[in-house]
Amino acid sequence: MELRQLRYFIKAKELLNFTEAAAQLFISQSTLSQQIKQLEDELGTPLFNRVGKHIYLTEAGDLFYKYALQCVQKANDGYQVLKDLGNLETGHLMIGTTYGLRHILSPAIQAFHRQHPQIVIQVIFGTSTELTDRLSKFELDFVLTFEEVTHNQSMKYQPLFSSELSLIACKGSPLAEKKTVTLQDIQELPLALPARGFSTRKFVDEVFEKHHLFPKINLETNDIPTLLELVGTGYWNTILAQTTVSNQENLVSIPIRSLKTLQQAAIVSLHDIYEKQAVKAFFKVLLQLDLNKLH
Amino acid sequence: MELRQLRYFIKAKELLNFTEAAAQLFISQSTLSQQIKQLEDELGTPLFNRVGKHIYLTEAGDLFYKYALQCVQKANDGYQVLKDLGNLETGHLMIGTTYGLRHILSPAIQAFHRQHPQIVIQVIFGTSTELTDRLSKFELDFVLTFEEVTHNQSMKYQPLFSSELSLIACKGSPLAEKKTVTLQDIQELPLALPARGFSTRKFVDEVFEKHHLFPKINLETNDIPTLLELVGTGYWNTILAQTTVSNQENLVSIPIRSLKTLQQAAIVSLHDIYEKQAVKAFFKVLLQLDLNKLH
DNA sequence: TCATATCAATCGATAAAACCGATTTAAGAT
DNA sequence: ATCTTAAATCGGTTTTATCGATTGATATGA
Repeated sequence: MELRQLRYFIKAKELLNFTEAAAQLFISQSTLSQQIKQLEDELGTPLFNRVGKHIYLTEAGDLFYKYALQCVQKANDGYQVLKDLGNLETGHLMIGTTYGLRHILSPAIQAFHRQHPQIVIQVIFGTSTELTDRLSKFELDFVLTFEEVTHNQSMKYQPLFSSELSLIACKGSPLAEKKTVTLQDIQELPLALPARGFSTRKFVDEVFEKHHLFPKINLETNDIPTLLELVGTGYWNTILAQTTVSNQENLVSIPIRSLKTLQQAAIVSLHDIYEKQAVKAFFKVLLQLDLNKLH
Repeated sequence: MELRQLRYFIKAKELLNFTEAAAQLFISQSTLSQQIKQLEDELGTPLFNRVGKHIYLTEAGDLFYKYALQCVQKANDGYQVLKDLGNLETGHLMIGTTYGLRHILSPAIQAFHRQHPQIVIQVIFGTSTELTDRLSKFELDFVLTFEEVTHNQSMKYQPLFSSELSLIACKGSPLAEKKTVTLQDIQELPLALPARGFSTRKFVDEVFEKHHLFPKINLETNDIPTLLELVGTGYWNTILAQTTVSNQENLVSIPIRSLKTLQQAAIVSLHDIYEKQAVKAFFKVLLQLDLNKLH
């Protein structure tokens, strides 16, 4: 068993397609096939079932994946520790964020970049579900999101600010003057909501469910700027954390009178893995900014 | 970076001698030297300092060791999971135990062997310090010992029985008739105690320390049977958990009147690693036996 | 139903690299 | 100063990871 083989296996498992996996690994399909076979021989059990042109994981493969991933990750951690040790600061940050938190991420990136100009930063926007998935595949360093109701044991949550869910309306609309709205009011409005997978959406669904209300959801999208543009037309309304639209000139947020609509924003990262210097430094910047209540 | 290189590094780190490490790895010294060098090149930093004929770890090497070890362990765990899956039961158990717990281990081994005759069992006697050290190097599956005062985060403690520290004397000796003794009484006696590293010894030292007493420790050894033999001569006395001598014909244990001399026996194992079927089964047998109060 | 496209396995050849034995180098030990 | 010991280096050998081409199997669709 070698790390090379584990890396091959992981990619093959994730794509369930040897040809494509081989391409992404920059090796030939033949090589991948042979190496997987060799690994299977050593383990004494097939990791994939081959039915016709398709492959899928065996139970063994499913069990083994977890360990393969962790094994490779430990090796990466070890590598990272030594890179950090030299204080090279030639790092790379992969940040996942939901749209609702860009207003705090953006200044954090600016401040961080001023301190560590050599570090390359990649920002991935997505739903909390997507992002936490990628986090647990070690594809992201950390994720900014409104906290999931379901806390995961293997994840670390550092709270940032909390924000009320609000109804978002266009400034010209008749609603714009109201101080607050009720869930019943909202039920009557044409809504454009973030797609399933967004933590905010999950939250909204649960709130309505609990009050036995059935809102008119005309439209859903996974692109929040689009959503805001739609609301800007004056026809639709949406529901988002108040902070999401804090710097949108043409929109207003109207508090919702309801039991609990307070959402907690947090930094989500993994326990039990090495936290590189760059990540630590970024957290510091983020928490600092948060204290200064930039939102 | 490959698992092979990490395995080589681990062995070299543990022996701090390339020639010997190479021998134990069944490769030539030349190969080991080259592979370590290659690893160092990839990591961009030396793992060993070479001063003359000796090598010692660099700071980088020291940091890296932890990850290398965990990486290899994850691979082993993955391997083990699949072996267990086939329910082959052709396993191997490495058990560490202190002498004081052999009376419960021994029947457990017998019972376990009856159920799983194919499984090879190795038992290592040692001090709690030695054993927990080896446990964290993944050299043992679990350890039986009287619980350390210092609980380690990465370890799991499953309590077994508890036992009073007692003064152990020879049956013929004048003390043998006494119902209890005080710490002051003991202070006057010639003592032969388990060496430092034994949890019992640590415990004893602390008890005397707390009462500002200075016992006459004439002799210490890391071999408990020897200790018992010495006590059997009638000259020396020792202090051990009462259960340690429960099946010694010629010795008696006399309770000590003191605040807290209750020691907790426990199974110590590691968190966060795969617990193989054989280990689970052995735990079951042990805890079952313990319930039946065999001690 | 038959041709076609697609994907994994297999084969033979090649390049890479892991490995070994012998030698060199450097440092303790005598 | 000489001997011993341990790591590094060198040249050659073996192993194996890899590739391209081909085969075999099976979905797709004409």
